[in-house]
Amino acid sequence: MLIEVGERGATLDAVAARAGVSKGGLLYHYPNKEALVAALLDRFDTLAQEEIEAMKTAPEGAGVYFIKAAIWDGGPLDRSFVAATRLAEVAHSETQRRFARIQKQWLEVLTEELGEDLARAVRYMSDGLYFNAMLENGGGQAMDRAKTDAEVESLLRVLELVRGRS
Amino acid sequence: MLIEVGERGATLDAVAARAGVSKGGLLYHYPNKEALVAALLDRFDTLAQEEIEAMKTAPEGAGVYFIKAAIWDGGPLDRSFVAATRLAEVAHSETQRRFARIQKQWLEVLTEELGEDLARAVRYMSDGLYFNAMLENGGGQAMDRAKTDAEVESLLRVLELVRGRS
DNA sequence: GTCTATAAACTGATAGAC
DNA sequence: GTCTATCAGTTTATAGAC
Repeated sequence: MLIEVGERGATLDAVAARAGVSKGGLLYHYPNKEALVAALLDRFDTLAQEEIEAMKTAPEGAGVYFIKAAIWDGGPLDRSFVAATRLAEVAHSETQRRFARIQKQWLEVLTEELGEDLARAVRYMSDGLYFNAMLENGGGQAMDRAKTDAEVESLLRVLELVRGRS
Repeated sequence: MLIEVGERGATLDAVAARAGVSKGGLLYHYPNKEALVAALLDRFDTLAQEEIEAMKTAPEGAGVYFIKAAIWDGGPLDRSFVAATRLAEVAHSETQRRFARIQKQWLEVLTEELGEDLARAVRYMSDGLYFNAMLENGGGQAMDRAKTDAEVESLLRVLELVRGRS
């Protein structure tokens, strides 16, 4: 709901209807809206930690893996990421803290492989991919996959170019 | 208000109080909330067009200019950009359309100078800078300037490296 | 031109039936 | 465990006084 209609549209009424329960039923499982948000953030955190492990052991290297992973494919981490973004934007401070921590961890793994400058460049490119997915993806449906793939290939070529030089 | 408290917090009441008028007074100047949003989008559009002209004539080149401009300095364009982002995130479709158009124009100017691959990389890095400013800047105050400057220098080094190679 | 007062609709949350 | 009914607080917008 956060992805499709934004923070404002993700009311208890709307969430309950989408989940196929009544508002009272929803509030039985989550005593208040903040508890629902907390569950979302925990889920995001778990998925992000799994991603960090996957980066570390990726055969193609953390940098290439990270950029490829930043494609919007409607997967659980992508969805959690964008949903959490919607909360961070309304100045939800707990969400902002968690985001900062995860971003820092990602940067650390990238720095080990690529050095500080390139690691930062890669993380910003990845953030840029998410940023654009966020903007274009109000509807929630997957973006034009061929187009996004081409853009990622484009970024990977730049990455290879720099690695060959640094 | 959009930057500091998000779309949800930017109520007519809050905007009126900040502007130093009553709600009735605000609604005299802007007949409804949508008109207020439209004025913001027009302002963003105007500033973005000015930026495109500045990019084209920048002595250091469009790419370097663009990355430097993406630092959050609390300037009018930065503020308009982030404010508009807040609207795009709640699935405000008109905002999304305008964003897409401006992003496309920026990419075209960059492509003329840098070629498709690098232009895309630069625009994504810039988007990433905004994305992070957005997340960390809930409070609205300027970010740690020294830190951001160092990050931009980092990105510029990568850009120079690739340009030397391609 | 700006204000107060108020209407109409919506949101999060509680109470209690089944 | 899920539902309906309802409350108190907001939010956008209108009406009319000054």
